Amino acid sequence: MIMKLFDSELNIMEILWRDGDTPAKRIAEMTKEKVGWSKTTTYTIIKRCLDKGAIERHEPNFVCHAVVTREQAQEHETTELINKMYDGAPDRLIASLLGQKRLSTEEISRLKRLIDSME
Amino acid sequence: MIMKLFDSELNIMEILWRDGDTPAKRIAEMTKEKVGWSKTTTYTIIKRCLDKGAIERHEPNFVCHAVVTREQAQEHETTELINKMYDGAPDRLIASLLGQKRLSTEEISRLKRLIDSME
DNA sequence: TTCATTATTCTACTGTAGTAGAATCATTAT
DNA sequence: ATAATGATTCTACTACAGTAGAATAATGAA
Repeated sequence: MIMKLFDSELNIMEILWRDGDTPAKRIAEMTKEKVGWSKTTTYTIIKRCLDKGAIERHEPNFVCHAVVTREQAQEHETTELINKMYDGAPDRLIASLLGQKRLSTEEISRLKRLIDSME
Repeated sequence: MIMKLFDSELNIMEILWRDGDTPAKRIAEMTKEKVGWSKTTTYTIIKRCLDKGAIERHEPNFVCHAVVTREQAQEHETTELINKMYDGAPDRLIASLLGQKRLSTEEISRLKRLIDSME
């Protein structure tokens, strides 16, 4: 499922990814609280997500279900970054991350464990 | 130097990063060739890069010099991705990259050695 | 010097992501 | 049934990235 999710749409998707299927009404409450959206803004963005197939609508109660997974969206955005800034080479991105001392020693330890667990 | 470079601006920056200081005229030739830009488009985008301080103009010949380095731009974009898609945790991005089998086993081995040698 | 050509700037259109008011539809209380 | 309240859709504005034509300035040829 290849599709770009805009920043506004990610506000909706984040809720679905974190909390699972959620009625539109509830989403509107949450976005009002968290990003200050008018409820009509929320419904507009939900509609756009529906139109592009990123979410599905289930009745009753206009329950929204994420079709695109968080992992798919992450992968898409990451691929975009790699193509745009790292000449399409994922290992350059990783080298850059490691080289820039962006990671705390704890993060490095976690990563070390992760890599050791791979084969 | 924190600043967002738009896609159009990256066309200019890429040339400066790759070829070093370059006259505007030459940049216009290159962007016409590579992305089909009218020369006025090139000058417009160069001006925007100048205005935001991403490049400097040197005389004679309107030579453009990159102020923002490729590494800075990479870091900025990468930070944006991490905040937007990985909850601000760089190690999650790395884990995702590793999990997606984007890397060959040799690359993983090299990475393993790199990480072991860190910290 | 004047003309022609090329370099540079000014100005403005276009498309679209972000946002939300107004209108409409559905539900509930009286 | 009707009014009132809340849910959903329709429609449209705004800001700005992307793009380039027209206007102007600089340079070189005659």
